Amino acid sequence: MPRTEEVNQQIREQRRVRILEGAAVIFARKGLVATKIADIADATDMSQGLIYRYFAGKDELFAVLVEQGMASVGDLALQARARPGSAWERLRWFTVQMAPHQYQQPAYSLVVAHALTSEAVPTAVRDLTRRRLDALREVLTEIIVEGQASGQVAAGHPTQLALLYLAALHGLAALAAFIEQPADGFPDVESVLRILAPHAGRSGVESRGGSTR
Amino acid sequence: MPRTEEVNQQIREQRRVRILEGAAVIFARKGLVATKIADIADATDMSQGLIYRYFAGKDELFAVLVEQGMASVGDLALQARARPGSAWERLRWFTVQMAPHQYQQPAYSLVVAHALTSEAVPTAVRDLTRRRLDALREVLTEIIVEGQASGQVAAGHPTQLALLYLAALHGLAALAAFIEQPADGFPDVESVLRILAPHAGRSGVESRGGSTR
Amino acid sequence: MPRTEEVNQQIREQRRVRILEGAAVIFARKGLVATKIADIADATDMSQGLIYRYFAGKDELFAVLVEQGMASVGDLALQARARPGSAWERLRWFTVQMAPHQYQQPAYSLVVAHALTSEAVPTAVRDLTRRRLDALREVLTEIIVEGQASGQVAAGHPTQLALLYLAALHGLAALAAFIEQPADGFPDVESVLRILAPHAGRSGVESRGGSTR
Amino acid sequence: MPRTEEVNQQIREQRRVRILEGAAVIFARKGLVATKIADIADATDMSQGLIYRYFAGKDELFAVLVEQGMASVGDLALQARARPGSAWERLRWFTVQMAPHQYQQPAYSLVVAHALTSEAVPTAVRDLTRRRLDALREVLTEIIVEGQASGQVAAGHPTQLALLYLAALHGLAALAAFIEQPADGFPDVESVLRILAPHAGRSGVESRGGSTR
DNA sequence: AATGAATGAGTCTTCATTCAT
DNA sequence: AATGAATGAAGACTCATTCAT
Repeated sequence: MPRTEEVNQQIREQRRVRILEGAAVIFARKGLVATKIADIADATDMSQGLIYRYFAGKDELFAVLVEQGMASVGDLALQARARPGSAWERLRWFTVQMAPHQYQQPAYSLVVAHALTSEAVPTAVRDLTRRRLDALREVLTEIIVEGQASGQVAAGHPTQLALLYLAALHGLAALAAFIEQPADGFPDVESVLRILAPHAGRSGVESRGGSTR
Repeated sequence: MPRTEEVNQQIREQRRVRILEGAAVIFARKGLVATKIADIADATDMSQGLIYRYFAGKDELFAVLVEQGMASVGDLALQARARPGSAWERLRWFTVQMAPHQYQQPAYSLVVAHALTSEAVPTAVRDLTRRRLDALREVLTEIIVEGQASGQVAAGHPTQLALLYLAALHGLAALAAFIEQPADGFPDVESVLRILAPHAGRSGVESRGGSTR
Repeated sequence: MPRTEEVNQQIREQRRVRILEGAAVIFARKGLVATKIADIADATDMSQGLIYRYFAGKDELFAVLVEQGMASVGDLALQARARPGSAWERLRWFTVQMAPHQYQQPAYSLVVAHALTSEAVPTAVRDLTRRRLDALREVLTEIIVEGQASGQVAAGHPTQLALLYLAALHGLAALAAFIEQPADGFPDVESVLRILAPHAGRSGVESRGGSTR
Repeated sequence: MPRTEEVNQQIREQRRVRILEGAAVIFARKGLVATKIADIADATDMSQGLIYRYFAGKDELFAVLVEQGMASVGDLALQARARPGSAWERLRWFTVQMAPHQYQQPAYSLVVAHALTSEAVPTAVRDLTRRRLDALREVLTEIIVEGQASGQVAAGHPTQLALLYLAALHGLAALAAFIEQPADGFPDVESVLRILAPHAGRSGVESRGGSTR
């Protein structure tokens, strides 16, 4: 019965994913320490013991989630940098990818933010995540610098701009998490992008969005 | 001879403040649940027991901090609305008051944010804080609407703008908390304000901040 | 393979009973406040944590014991009232049931007494228990009144008699608890019953316990 | 000013008594462990610290109360034994002294009872009190034996009778403590004495109460 | 593999006692 | 002498993790 073996593997994988998804939501809502293994067990309809067959413990489960979340955003940034098109187009593309993610599945972003900001998170996880964030910021900064050179992006410290931009994105995920459905919808991509837009009245404004526009 | 009543009152008030300040920092770093009373006792050089002579418990201490933080920002917003000057000037004034606050004493803002977003916070505190936030947003929205009427503020859903603006401010406090000193400094007030600025190339731009109004 | 549901139920029930029995003895000896959960854990050979899987806390555990104790005595009184036979026979029957109970398992009675008399007991528990005691006294008083009508029971305020009788029963449990084995044995049923017996030399004495009625 | 010295002594003595009286009531209501020094301080309108100028600590304060209570009852029993008159007269005299004491100032009796029965009380105090109780019982037993010889007291184990009698007295104090004012009053002295009275129909009844009667 | 009973270390909180004033 | 602020040692309770079945 080689089949059984295979099926088992599938079941295992599905369960692992289910745990991760359930845990992400709860970690996002409560943070690492306030989340109980029992919460996750309840959310995933498993016994507490079973979770330990898939993850070494609460901390590891959390670490995996953070790593996943960071990796997917990092990939996105790398893709944005590698894309063809103007710097502005690539920043818009990145924002377009990120915004709905922040709105519709804020859990992962919030878990990452939690890892970055909370001292309740094991130092190892926090440090690693911060290094990943530095790399991400670096990538975005590169695109921003490029955009500044061509006048598509506001002048000023590119690192500062990258920080402000990321801070706003994070803020949106936080909003999405606690306002179920804002009466007037969430800020749209253009609003977010304006953080990077050149000051009004400056030259180069017309070229924003590339020539395709 | 016992201490005079007056001296006792002074001592008590000083202690209370010291506890609040120490607790704010730790709550900001770890959140409500992960913060141990022992942490606060250590940070304030007191015994654990003493803290309970000033606050009924960890939750109450946290609630007081949240209430204080929310009240001070709310006051600021009310003052901004009542000020003379154009809508843009008043929004700038508010931002100028807030930004250093977010950068230099991010603890209170983070505690408020924690109260707003974490399910680990007692429901009563969370609900109250959300109502306070709604009020704050309402006040800002009013100024924004006024600014839109005179073309000083970007068009679009004013509530959305207010949200985005607040999200960015929150994001900055979060940044300040975990980046001790960014190599290139924090985003400045103008960068933050740009979130509210009209789209480049639009009319009315020139009058921004001006006295034309 | 997990245990079957049935086996789990059995285990849970056994544990519950063991906790109740162990706790009764210690509560009886020390009272609610002085009893430590650790004491109960030691007495029942369990970890402290396990007790909380069966009872919400020390107070609830105590309340359950009090309720059980009160219910069993109350049942006995109801049975005594409903029995056939003269009032005196029924009072003797009740006493015969109670005396060994007080001597051999004084714990439950003492816990009830503690609930009735100690302000260290949560008000809710105390009030409920007092209402139950009032009901019990009422039932006994009815039998006493009936006995007085037929001259089998001493004249006088029936409620007072009921109180004195119950007070003596309680006193016996207290004695039994702290005198392991009195050199000359415990007072017997007849001695206790004498509290209710008519004054010597009065008429009707001869018919006591008899079938003349 | 030798006068001052004297006045100070008076004040000290008054305060000591006030503490003892206040503490007796609270110990009676809550028991040793559940009574807080703060309770006693409140009840006596003193600061907590001051109580430690008069007593070494809670346990000592309790021990003094128990010793006082036991001594006064013991004295009474000794006086009863030494009195002229028949055994029955002396038992009545003792009961007459005790009953109002139990009803109107049940605190001391309850504190003694607590010391006798609760394991929460330091062993030294409990053991000493039990020895005192043994002595008391011995004295009463002597009178009972004498009464039995003359037919004034019920036959049977004199020690048992003494126990039952004391148990009832204790029960009355317990009642008095938690029933503020029973609708029909407390059992009177005669009812209590009946515990010791000969069985109805027996000879010697007529002589009860002595010839003076 | 799966369950959930069981453990015990960790935290909050209380309160007897001490101590500075 | 008197106060009440301060300490710190318990003790109730929670929950991550283990383990018997």
